[in-house]
Amino acid sequence: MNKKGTYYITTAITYTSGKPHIGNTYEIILADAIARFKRAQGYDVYFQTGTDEHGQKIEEKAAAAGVSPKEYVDKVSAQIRRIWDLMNTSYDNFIRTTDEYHVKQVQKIFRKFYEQGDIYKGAYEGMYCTPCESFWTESQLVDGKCPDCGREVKPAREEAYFFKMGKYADRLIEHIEKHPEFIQPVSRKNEMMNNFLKKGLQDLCVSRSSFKWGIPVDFDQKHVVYVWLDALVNYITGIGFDADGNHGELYQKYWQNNGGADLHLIGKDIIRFHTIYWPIFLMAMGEPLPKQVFGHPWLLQGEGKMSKSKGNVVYADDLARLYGVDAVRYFVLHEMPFDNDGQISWELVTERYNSDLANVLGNLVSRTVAMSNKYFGGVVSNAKVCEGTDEEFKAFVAGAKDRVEEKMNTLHVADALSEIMNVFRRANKYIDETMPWVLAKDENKQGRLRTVLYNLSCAIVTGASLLKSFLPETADKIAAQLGTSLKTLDDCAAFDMADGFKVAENPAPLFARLDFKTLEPEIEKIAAAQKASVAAAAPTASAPPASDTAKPSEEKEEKLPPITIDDVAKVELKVGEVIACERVKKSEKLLHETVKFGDEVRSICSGIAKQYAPEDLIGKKFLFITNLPPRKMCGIVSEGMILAAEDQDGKISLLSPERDVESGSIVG
RNA sequence: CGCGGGGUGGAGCAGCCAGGUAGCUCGUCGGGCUCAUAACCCGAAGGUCGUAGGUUCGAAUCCUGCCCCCGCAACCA
Repeated sequence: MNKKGTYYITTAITYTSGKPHIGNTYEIILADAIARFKRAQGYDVYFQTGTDEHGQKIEEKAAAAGVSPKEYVDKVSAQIRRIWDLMNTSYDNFIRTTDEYHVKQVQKIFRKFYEQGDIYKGAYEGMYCTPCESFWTESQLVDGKCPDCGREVKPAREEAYFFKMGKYADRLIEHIEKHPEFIQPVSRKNEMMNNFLKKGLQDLCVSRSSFKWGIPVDFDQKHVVYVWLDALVNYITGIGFDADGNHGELYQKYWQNNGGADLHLIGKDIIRFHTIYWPIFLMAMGEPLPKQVFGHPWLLQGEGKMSKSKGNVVYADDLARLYGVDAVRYFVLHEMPFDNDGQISWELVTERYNSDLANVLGNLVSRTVAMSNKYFGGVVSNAKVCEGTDEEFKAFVAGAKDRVEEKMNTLHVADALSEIMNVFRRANKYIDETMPWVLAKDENKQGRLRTVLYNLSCAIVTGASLLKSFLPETADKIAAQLGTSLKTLDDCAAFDMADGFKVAENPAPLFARLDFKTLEPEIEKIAAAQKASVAAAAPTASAPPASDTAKPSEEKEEKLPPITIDDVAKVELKVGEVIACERVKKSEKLLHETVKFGDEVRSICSGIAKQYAPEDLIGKKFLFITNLPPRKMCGIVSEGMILAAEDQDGKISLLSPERDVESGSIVG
């Protein structure tokens, strides 16, 4: 293999707040395809991924689960890694931000920034609510009081460390303008420039003292390092960067001498951190900047928001169980557009699987192998009896390598995959053009028939070789069924290969066709399991709201399991009179009602603002559940739930007593 | 007026940045073929590119207003 140089690619490190869904998994698969392809091209590739494990959210999640933060992240990190491995991703390093080396380096980097004056100790000022231990800005306050608890707040300041972003802003702007390829896709570049850089960068608060689960500032133990500073530097600590300059070999090779990472592959939601803060941190360290940051789009669930309580979260391991690992890889790589969000649903995956993998690819291999067996006892040899139609076919197959490389060079991975599939489509057409079954009947055409089958095998092996970076297992299986080996990427540009190999006698289908109807029970089981896990985790036996009927057409309405009269008795229902009501600022959906239940007055929030105006409610009586635990929404405490019926079109109707009754009356 | 993305034949997408006869895959319909996983090959139908204006010889593409959808954000108890 001719070495073309080094190539360092990273994914974002995954936040260990829970099991990653298919949208998170997409990123590692995409990175893997790029990494494998670069290796095939002859680059010396280093591919890093990992997990981001600090922060308040994790501290809270761990507390809720009743384990220590470290126990919690150990579990989730391992789970993430298992999925990455299941997806057959070829990362070279899996870093965790709780790794000892990383922790030590973050502390050293922080100290270095402080010593050289980039980080200074300042104060975070705002309105402080002592019982809640929280700072609020003026705009967050509700009637001048704490939005959480409604108590008085007082101006306060808390010391914190800040990074002087402004100091490097001009240099960064210059860099971005000189390197148009730095931020991809380009639409993102304008967003960063217009919204942040040109408006003037604020100094960034890079420490926290309101929680403990983070990397302590070693010279001021009250503070932990801000998670983004902690997380971003993983790209260099993971390969042996040392703040004192005693870098490891990998760092010298893949960062210093390589001129930074070649590609940071990240979600479009975190572009700001990677194209503003991260380069500035590197400037402050005097290290080279990454060459490119690609903010890929998201893979969205077709039917509304993914949510476990709806049972429609798609996970890679569920998909892999139903379709196989390579089919999952194929779907996410093929379906994900370059700069728009993509869709995923069980129907779409099934359709893609059948039409591309089973029909075009699997069936092609199957019919080719079958003909070799049937006509020549499985032996494939080139009799060199060519006809005019071969030339265009051969040129098309041999040209695929360049077309694929061209797409991959601009990270158009989905288009590259399509080019490969076109090789297989073209091969199917070649069979129709040459009609081997007709040749077989003519004794004088045996040489031609041998040549046709050789050409077919050659095209398939070429396609499979190109496919190796995307669907590694499938590529190997195809080679095995044909009884030969894959070609190198360079060899794919020439239409030939050693002949005289023998195909498998009775190979299993690469991708057996699937019937969506037979998958449906499995999919329903997955949905049911998700709902059950949510119900099990819920603190109270709260009934799922009726709004779960999001998809009226096909899905039957779910029947809930029967309950006893005791269950009914657990729910406290009362008639309440709305004495005041207003829209919740900064929320499209919430109304905030003040409701009178006899002598008691409560604050209740309801997500009905899209269909009801405050004046529709004031002075009227409705039914409420009144023994739910209080819950904060948009910072407002809600002490109950209004009852409403929802029809298939999503229209809701609030429930009122049919005759006027006293507020506070018990319903039951 | 919190931030962002999007509306292209039945479905999922490309084309838009650098205006010039609307493209891909699936589905549908018709035909062909039988080596193959009811697969494969050929052909056809189907779109005034969300809407109203503007710029232009010419707009899916550039500009403006409006409508609708979605994601994020402290959100529907």
